[in-house]
Amino acid sequence: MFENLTAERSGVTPSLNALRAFEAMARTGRATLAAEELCVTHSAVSRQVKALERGLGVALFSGPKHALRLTAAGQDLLAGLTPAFDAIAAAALRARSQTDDLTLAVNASTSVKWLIPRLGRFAAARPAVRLRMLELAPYAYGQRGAHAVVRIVRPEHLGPGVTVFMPNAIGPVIAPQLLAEAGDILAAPRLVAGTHAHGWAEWADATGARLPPVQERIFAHLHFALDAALAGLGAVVLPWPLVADEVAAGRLAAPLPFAPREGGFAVMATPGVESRALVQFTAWLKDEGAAMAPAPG
Amino acid sequence: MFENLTAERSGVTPSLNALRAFEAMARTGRATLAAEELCVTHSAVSRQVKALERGLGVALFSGPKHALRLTAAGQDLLAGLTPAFDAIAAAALRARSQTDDLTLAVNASTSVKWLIPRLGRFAAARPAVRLRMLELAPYAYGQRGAHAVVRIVRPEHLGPGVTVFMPNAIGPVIAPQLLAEAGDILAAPRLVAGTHAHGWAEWADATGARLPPVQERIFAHLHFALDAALAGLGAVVLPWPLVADEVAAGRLAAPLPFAPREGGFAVMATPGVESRALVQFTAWLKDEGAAMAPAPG
DNA sequence: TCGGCTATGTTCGAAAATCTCACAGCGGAA
DNA sequence: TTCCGCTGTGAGATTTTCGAACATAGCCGA
Repeated sequence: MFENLTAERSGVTPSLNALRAFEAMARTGRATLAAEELCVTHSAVSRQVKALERGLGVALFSGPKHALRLTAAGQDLLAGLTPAFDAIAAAALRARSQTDDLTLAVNASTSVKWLIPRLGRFAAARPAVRLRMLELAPYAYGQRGAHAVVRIVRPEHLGPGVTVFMPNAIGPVIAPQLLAEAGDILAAPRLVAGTHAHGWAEWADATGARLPPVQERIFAHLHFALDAALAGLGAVVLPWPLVADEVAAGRLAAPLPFAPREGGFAVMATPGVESRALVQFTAWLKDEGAAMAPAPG
Repeated sequence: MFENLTAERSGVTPSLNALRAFEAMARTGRATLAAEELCVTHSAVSRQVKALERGLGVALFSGPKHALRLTAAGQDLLAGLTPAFDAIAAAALRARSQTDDLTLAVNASTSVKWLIPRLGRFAAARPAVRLRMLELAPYAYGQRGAHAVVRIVRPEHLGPGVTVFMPNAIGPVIAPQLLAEAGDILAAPRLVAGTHAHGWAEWADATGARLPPVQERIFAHLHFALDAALAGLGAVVLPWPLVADEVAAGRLAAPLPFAPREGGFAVMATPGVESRALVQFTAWLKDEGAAMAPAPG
């Protein structure tokens, strides 16, 4: 009928960690992605969510294991949790920001091939800022616990708090020696980055180029494909800022015009978080972006 | 200068449990109260908060140990965390509510001496509702994880979501045998409840009675003082609804008029939480309250 | 000035929550 | 059909967290 007078915590509010695991799994749609985000194994996420369902006495997911869907209760719970966890992360970040810390979530390719090589200049200009960088999941446009996200932003994600500091344009590059051998960059083997599988097609659509069938090689990331191109394995369509230095140094050739892309490289400030260091960093990014050579074509 | 590219979770967002411990300690102002609220020892709270300060690199409390004050960073963090944890608790409660669960936080005295004796009737009327009751801290007007709070509400806490189901009036009661011995209820030893230390003075102010000096005995709770009065240890000023049944049964005498108090016994719905069971319970409370005999005087 | 009182901080062993690893089960894709 | 990707589960290990007792510090009344 009714439980006795008790203040036992268990059963009143479920474990916060379990709620966070659920929130990540519900938001990403898969336990594996949630596990990656939380830096644990999928097993841990699965366990937490199961424990949460047991504690609440409500099913949160339904459907076959390979295509889970949120129940109505799960959707309602997710809607309540996401802004709350965002607020907690933002509050914690504000507290930490007292000390000129700046935490950025950066796309791995952008980071390795553009940002990190320039970070020494920022550190020299703003020695007080202690920068901390997190790897941003390729599909993610936000990262809890970071003051801002730095990535290529599509036009539909532009808005307040998003500062484009450098335009984007994509086009094919190739090692000069391989270009000489193949005669035509479009006749060389094509390297494809898994995170931008449609790079060649997009560039061809935009420029009207026709792509003869050639061998393709798949790489997980843009920067792997870039390194492969440097090594002479083939041609690859990449954002201009990531290859500009290599082209200027003669290690890559860009014989064909690049196609401008809407949006661009941008820094996306996390809502609810303010940081003097982020303002300084954004200004520095705009300076660096302005100093980039324009893309060919 | 800057840390390397890493997604390590630790250091990005502090432990949620530590944040919750801080939120409770900052809100209540004391580690001991926070520990009580979280059902842990003060030691655990202290360590969590210390760990949080270390992790954030910011002092959250300052001042002497016996009179801690929040720093500016602590105030900002608290302001961000409280609504977020409220939202999480509300969301979790909504999820649980799918199943006719109803969690109430009740003042211990009200619970023991009024609510619990009547709960059998509620259970008979609404057998589907699974009631869970938590002990509410005497000073608290809200409890995370509960659909509603049931307690005596002062007029300044009335408002939307607060339903007064029974008026309050306070006055002195005494065991009939002791009344016969002492001749005058005001001449008998006075029992005082620590949670309502000014009960006698308030009643005397309201009724114009004069209190001759007599022996006083202190009890921690209203219901302890009530039991003491039943045992013939003295007279005590108590809310009428808590003693009405004993007076009707002749186990206590109420020879002097009671003084009405503004506000009254009320159920305070937790914002953001809806529950069919709570609606039913509130209606039942109003019925029970209407059935109470009026206070003497 | 001296203990009593109250409340926080600390230490260390113990308990509990949580994670990882390994494997099973289940569908869809090749 | 077989492979592949994903989730779920059992057992063991690890990390986190807790509790109890003691140490410490400031207020207060004598």
